[in-house]
Amino acid sequence: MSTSKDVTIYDIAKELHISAATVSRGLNDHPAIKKQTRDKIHEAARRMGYQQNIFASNLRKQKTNTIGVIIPHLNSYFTSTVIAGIEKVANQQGYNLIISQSLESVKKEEANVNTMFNSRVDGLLVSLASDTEDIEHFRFILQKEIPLIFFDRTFDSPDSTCIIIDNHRAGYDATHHLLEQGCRRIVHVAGNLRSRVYHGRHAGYQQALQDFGLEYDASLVLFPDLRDPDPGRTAQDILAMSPLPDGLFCVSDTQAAAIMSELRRADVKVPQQMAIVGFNNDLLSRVVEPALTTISYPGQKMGELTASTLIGQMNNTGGGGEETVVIEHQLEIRASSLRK
Amino acid sequence: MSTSKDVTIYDIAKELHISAATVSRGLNDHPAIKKQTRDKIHEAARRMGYQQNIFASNLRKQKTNTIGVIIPHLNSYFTSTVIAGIEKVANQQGYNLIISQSLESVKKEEANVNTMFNSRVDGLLVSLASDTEDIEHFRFILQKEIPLIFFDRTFDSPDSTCIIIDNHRAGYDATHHLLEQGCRRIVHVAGNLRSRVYHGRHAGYQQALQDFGLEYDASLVLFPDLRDPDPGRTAQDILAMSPLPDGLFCVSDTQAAAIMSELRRADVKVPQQMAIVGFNNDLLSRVVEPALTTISYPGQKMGELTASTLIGQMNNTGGGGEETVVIEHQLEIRASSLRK
DNA sequence: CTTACCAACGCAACCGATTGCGTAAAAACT
DNA sequence: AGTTTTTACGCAATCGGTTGCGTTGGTAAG
Repeated sequence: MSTSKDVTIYDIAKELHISAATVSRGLNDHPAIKKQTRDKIHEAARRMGYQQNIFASNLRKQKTNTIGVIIPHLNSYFTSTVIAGIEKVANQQGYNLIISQSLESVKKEEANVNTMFNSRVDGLLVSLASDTEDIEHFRFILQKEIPLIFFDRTFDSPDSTCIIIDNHRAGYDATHHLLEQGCRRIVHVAGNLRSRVYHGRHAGYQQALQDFGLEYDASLVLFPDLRDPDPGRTAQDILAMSPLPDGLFCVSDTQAAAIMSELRRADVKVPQQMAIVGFNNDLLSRVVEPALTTISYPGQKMGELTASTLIGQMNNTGGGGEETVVIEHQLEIRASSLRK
Repeated sequence: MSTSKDVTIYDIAKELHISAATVSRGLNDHPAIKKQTRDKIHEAARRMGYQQNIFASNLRKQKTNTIGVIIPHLNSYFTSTVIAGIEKVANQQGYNLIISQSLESVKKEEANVNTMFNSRVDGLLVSLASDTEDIEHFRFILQKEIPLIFFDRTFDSPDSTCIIIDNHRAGYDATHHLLEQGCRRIVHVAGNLRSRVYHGRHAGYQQALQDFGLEYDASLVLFPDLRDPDPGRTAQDILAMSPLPDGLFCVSDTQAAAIMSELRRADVKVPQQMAIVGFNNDLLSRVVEPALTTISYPGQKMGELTASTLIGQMNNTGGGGEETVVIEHQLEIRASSLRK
């Protein structure tokens, strides 16, 4: 039970024998208020423990100063660095954040979008769930012209900016590296191809094979359920292939690590018998044995860029730039793929 | 820019030739409104695309329906499951969430608390940064009697509920297990002892040694900076000990895994020469080689319990129960400590 | 046929900050 | 001195719901 009533601008006004309007302007450093008066107001506010009522302000200004963030999962190193980046920029610019996870489910994602919409966020940052195949559930957001930016897990849409890496090239780089290391039968553990991200990586994989003069073999491409992956099962599928593949390109480090662990348990030598490349440069990629070759890209930077782009769009009231921004990635070569 | 004006209860009132008050009551299913009228109101609201203005409502009701969550880091499996639990309960009860990370810094934590305070959260859930040594920065929250619950990383305070595991017993269990496996020189990679969590684990470690008739050796206890841990350095410190220790109890899986990786690089056999136990049952604990023995405790459940306890306190306006709730943990024995 | 009472709804005052417009006083200019 | 401009601030409406209290019409009780 809040005991003491909150201090309002009216209390300050009464205290200083001026009007509430002046207090409001003073607190916002409006130029029409004399510096001397402004200082008195600020001093009184501090002294009396004034605290702005955001709701009154939001109600009047019709703005919430809030940015919504929807992501598939919080439990990856990459995600948390992205969010750290977003938080940094948002805080600097005085925006609040509402974060929620879709847990890789479109259904939950839709619920989250609605919650955000009802909370009247001023802008929305989204990394899509893996089974999202359209963005119909964003229509209210788009209708109301609320700035919307997709990052990492994006969707091809004419109406919104995307911040991504070049997944096609990343997939190409990973596969090319494996080919260079002598691999000729390379398994690809993929994600939902409807998603731009996984589609790109898969296409890069294909392209690299083709450029190397190898035939694309669909039976070497696996699609585990990303919502509830079962690496044991995936590893079994790989072990059942005959002849045994000699390379593995996996769209996530966590899966790659788990599969690698299973393969080693089945006495497959990594990297000699099977060279492995993951994706994301997760913390665990450096800790597993052998250390995992991976594609790294700067999460913090992506977060900062995403947030600042959004804030830019929110200020430039003139509709969004619909461009796509590509962030550089890097192939991080480590022991899991190095055959010398 | 939002083109179409939002629909308000006044619009609905005009449409139905009734008063706004009736519309408001109708939408909230107030019993004083005839069912027939209520239905008409709901129907019209749906038809016209009405969307409640939370700010007007909050302003008038002096409630925000928002719960703040402050945690050290988002990037652990444990944290993300806790948050999933919190989200589940909060959504069920119609509360929104504001999440922010302190990045293990009291300073940032303080800033977060202030932001939450200014956002007028109805309640606050906090897991403290590792270098937090008092809760002075929560005084405004406590003064205003905003329900505050600490979970996992708690602080001994008479004014607030804590949801924790029995860290003393967990530390005891881990150490006891190592002793049973034949370890006699057990290193403890600890955290800030001012923090209740790490203090408890350390005390449990001590107690187990004592019960086993072993002397406590302070030189075997290391305190890496949790804000920016350098497992390589820690591993070097361990390797420099003479004679080489034969057991390691580490307060986090991520650190344990990294240290284990370094030790193995230095040709230390795990678990034969060094048995290792971590903490948290992180995803990576199952993936590293050898799989890491660890202390597991149910994050989702902790999240749900934390949230529902908070909501309970927010409803029971009669001040908080200051009890402490203990959740069961479990020693998860895996290869990294099993010597047979 | 009154009086009492209840069900169903309207009136209007909030909640606290913002802002267009108006105005008194001071300053600048002719 | 008279007029225009500028400075510095006040008035009052407004944002959209909520809610205490009053009102109305109708029915039951006396």
